[in-house]
Amino acid sequence: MELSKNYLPQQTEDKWYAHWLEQGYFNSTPDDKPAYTIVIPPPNVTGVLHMGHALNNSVQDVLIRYAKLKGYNTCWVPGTDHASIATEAKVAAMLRDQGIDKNDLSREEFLKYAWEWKEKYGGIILQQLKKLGCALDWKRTAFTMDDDYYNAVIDVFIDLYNKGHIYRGVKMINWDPKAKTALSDEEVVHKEVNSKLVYIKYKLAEDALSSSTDEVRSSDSITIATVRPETILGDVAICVHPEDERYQHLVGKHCYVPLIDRKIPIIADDYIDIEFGTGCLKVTPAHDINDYNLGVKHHLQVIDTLNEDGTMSAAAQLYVGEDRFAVRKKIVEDLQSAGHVEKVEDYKNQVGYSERTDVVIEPRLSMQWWCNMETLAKPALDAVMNDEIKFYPAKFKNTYRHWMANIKDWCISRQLRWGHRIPAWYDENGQVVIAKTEQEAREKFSIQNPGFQSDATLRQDADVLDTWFSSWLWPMEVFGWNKNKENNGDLNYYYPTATLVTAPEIIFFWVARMIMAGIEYRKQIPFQQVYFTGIVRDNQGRKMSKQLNNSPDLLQMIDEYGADAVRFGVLISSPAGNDLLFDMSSVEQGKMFCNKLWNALKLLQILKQKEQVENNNEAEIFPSVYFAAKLNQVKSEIDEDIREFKLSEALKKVYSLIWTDYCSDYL
RNA sequence: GGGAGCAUAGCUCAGCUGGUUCAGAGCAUCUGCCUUACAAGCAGAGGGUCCGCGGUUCGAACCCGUGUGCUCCCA
Repeated sequence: MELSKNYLPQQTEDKWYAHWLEQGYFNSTPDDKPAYTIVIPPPNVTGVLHMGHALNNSVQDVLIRYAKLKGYNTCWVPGTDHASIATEAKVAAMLRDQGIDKNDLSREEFLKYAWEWKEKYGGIILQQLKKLGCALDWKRTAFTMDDDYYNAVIDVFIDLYNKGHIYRGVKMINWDPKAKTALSDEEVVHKEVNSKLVYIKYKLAEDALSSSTDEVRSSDSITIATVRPETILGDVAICVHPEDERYQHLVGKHCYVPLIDRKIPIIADDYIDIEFGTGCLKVTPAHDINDYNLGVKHHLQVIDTLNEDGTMSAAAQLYVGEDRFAVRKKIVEDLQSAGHVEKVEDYKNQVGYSERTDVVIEPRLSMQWWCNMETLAKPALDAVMNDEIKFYPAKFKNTYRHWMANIKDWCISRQLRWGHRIPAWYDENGQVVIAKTEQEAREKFSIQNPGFQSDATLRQDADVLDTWFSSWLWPMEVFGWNKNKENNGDLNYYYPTATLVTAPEIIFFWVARMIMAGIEYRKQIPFQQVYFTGIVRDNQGRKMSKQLNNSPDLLQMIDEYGADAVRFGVLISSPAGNDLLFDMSSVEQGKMFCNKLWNALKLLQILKQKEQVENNNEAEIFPSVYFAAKLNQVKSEIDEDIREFKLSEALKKVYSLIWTDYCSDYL
C-alpha cells in the first residue's frame, strides 16, 4: 500500500477506534488473569469535554493500556453523574427559553422534561471520549440515576438512618438564593472581594447611659463595624470581649438597633476579636454561623430577615421584599441620613459563593437532613494514613488528614427535584418515618402509632439528596453491588479497583466519601491508589475557565491535530501532581511525533522491498545489538516512571527513544 | 488566621539517599543544508549568580536556618 507523504490522523483514528469497538477489545469479563480496574470519575451529564477531562482521561487510558500490555485483565468503566444542581439549572434555563417557569410545573412534569433533556443531550461527553480514543468498556456504561443505582442510594440512606448516622435537624447551612437550595460546606467557594466596612452607631439605652463613668459619658452610643449592614435588622445583641476595658461598664446593659429601635442586650464573650473594627460585634444568629453559636450559648432569639430568594422577609420590618444587595446600599444611605454612620472604610474580605450558580451564599438556619461522619471517617482516615490506599503525590495525605480529623456533619438534603428523592414520609401531624415506599411507610406508621388511620394522607419529603451521596457508591455500584452483595462475580473480581485518577479539588467531595462508603459497605477500600492530576492552566498560568474563554475547543483540536497529538500535548506537560501549563506548541510537537513514527514505517516498508542483506558482519549487527540494549534499558525506566505516575517523564523517554535512538541512530 | 507547596537556560520542567550521566531534556533562538522516510526534516551552536543571605560539610542545586516572591487548600 502506498503511504501518504505525511501522517493523516483523521483517516486513521476513527477507523481504528471503530475496529477496536467491533472486536470488543475494551470489553472485560472476569477470568484467571489478575484484574486492573479503573472507574471513570463520572462527568456530569451536562458536561462537554474540556481540558481537564482530556488530561484525566488520557492518564487513565495510558494506565489501562499499559496494564493490559503487562498482562492484566483491564476494565475501565465509563458513566455519567446526574449532577442534580447543575442539571436542574440547565433544564430550568431551557424551560425559561421556552417561556416556562420551573415553579409552575409539578414535580412529575419537571422530571419529565429533565429526563427528556438527559436522553437528548446527556452523555454527549461520552461520545467525545471516544474521539479521544479512550479504551472504555462501553457495555458497562453506568448512570447515577439508573434504576438499580437509584435503589442503592435509597437503601444506603435507609440503612444509615437505621444505624443512627442520618438525622433531621435545624442548623445553619449555606443557602444558595438562586438555586434556592442548601449546599454542603464543600460546595461553597471563598473569594476575596472588595467590600465596604460600615461603622454603625447604636444608641445606648437608659440603663447603659446611667452606668457610664465620667470619662465615657461623652458617648451616648456604641459603634460596630460590619460589611453586611442589611443584617442589622436581624440583630439581637451586641457582643464585646469580657476583658475589653473600653466596654466593661456596658456589659449587661442595652442599646437600640438603628431604624427599627429594637432594644437588645450588650453581652460579653471571649470569642470576640478585640482588634477587629471597634471590638464590638453585632450578633445576628439567623445569618452567621458564629453569631448563631453565640446565640445558642447566650440564649438569644433568632430573627430570620431573609426569604429563600435572598430578599428581605417580613421579620426585617423594613425593605421587605427587596433584594439583599439593593438593601445593603439603601440601608447605608438611610443610616447616614439618620446620623448612625460613623465612617465607611474599604475592606477586603472573603465571601462564599455557590460553586454551581456563582451567587453569594447566605448562611441560613434551616431544617435539613444530615449525615454524621465521625464513625464513617475514622477507618477511612486510617486507610490512607497507613498507606493501605496510597496517594500520589503523597502531600495530599496531609490535606486529607486535616479534613478527616475535623470532619463536620454532612448536609445531604437539597431543595431540588432532579436527584434521588429522600425516602422520608410525613403524616398530617408532621411525624416522620423512613421507608422505601408509601406502602412501607404506612405499615411503619401503624406500628408506631396504633391510632393511625389507614387512609391518612402521607406526604413524601420533597427534597432530593446531594449528588455526592450517590457518587460515593460509584466504585461498588457500577458492578451491581446493591442487587447482589454476596455472589457478585464482577464485584468480587474487579473490586477493589486499582487506581483512581482524579483532581485534588474533589478530594473531600468524592475521594474521601468513596473510601468511607467502601469500607462501610464492602469492608474493603474502593481503590489501592489515587493519582491526583494537576489543574490545567493556560500558558500564562491562569486556570482554564469559561469566563476567561481561554479553554481551547478540544474537538476542533482533535480534528485538526489528531487525538494522539492532543494526548501527547496534554501528557508531555503534565508532571506528576503539579499543575500543567498547556500550550499549543506541545500539541504541535505531538503531531510531529506521530508523523515521525509514520515515516519510520514508510522507511521500513521501502527497506523491506530491497534485497535482504545477510546480517553477519559486525558493522551490520552492532546497531541492532546496541538498539536492543537501549530499548531494554528504556523499557525498565518507563516501568519505573509509570509506577510512580511520572507520565510526562515516561513520554519524554519514549519520544527521545523513537526520535533519536531509533530513527536518527538506528535506522 | 491555619496548612501544603514552588523558585534550576527565553519558556515548560528533570535532577532519588550531598561526590564522574552535575549543571541536563524538550520547546524556542541562531548558523548551515530541499540529503529519495519525514523541511512536520537533517547537521551543528549559543545560552545558567541552580531566587538572595547565612550555616553544616573535605565537598551543597540537593541538608539546616533566614529573607523575598509566587501558587494552592482550609476557616
